[in-house]
Amino acid sequence: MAFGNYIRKLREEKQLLLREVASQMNIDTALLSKIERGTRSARKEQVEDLAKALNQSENELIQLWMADKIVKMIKDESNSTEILKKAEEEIKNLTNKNSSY
Amino acid sequence: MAFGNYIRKLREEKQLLLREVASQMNIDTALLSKIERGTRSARKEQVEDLAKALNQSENELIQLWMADKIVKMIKDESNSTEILKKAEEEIKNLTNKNSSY
DNA sequence: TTTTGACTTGTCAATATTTGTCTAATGTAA
DNA sequence: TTACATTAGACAAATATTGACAAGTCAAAA
Repeated sequence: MAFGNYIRKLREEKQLLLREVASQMNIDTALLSKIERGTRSARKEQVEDLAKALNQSENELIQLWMADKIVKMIKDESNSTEILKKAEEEIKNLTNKNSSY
Repeated sequence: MAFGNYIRKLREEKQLLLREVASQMNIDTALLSKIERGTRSARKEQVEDLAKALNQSENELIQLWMADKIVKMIKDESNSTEILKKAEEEIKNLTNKNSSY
């Protein structure tokens, strides 16, 4: 599930208002609204703030947020899956190179 | 293989000089040097120019270039593989949603 | 050793993008 | 209507990206 939808769902489950969560994040309500709707992207610190405000695992949220950024980046490419495969290979390579330390 | 290393290898195999390829791309030699070394990122048009100059498949190069951007984005995260997996799932989701057209 | 040519690095201004807020609009329930 | 939650649009400010220039390194040739 896309990042924005996910945090909106969480917020609604907890019956919190945009205004309440936004206030905890020190941002404008309008901005949080856009983040939830996916028309604006959050910054990493904001994701961290969100994790606190929604009482979620920060790591998990960060992962979702980054995955979302990747999806937005490649979703319109003809061969998005191939791109991900190449990225995965490269990551594996890097990991091996560094595993000697 | 990282995008920069890859195009450098191609260029060297073809025995072309930075200055020659850069000229075809209408950019400064210094900029191409940085792109090859991965300290600057190319723009999409420049990748297209590169494909022409090096006589490579444009799609293939674009894919490598995007994969590279993804890698740079997540390589320092603790769970980069998990992020890619999430992105993949989301892409699959999107594909299914749109496959009704 | 000097010179030459290929490549690299650092810095800067110009440009482009992102970010956050404000205001106004929309929707909705009392 | 009123009150309140959310959304949309527009704008300035902050940040990031881009490309060029000048100066630097390095190795091989003269």
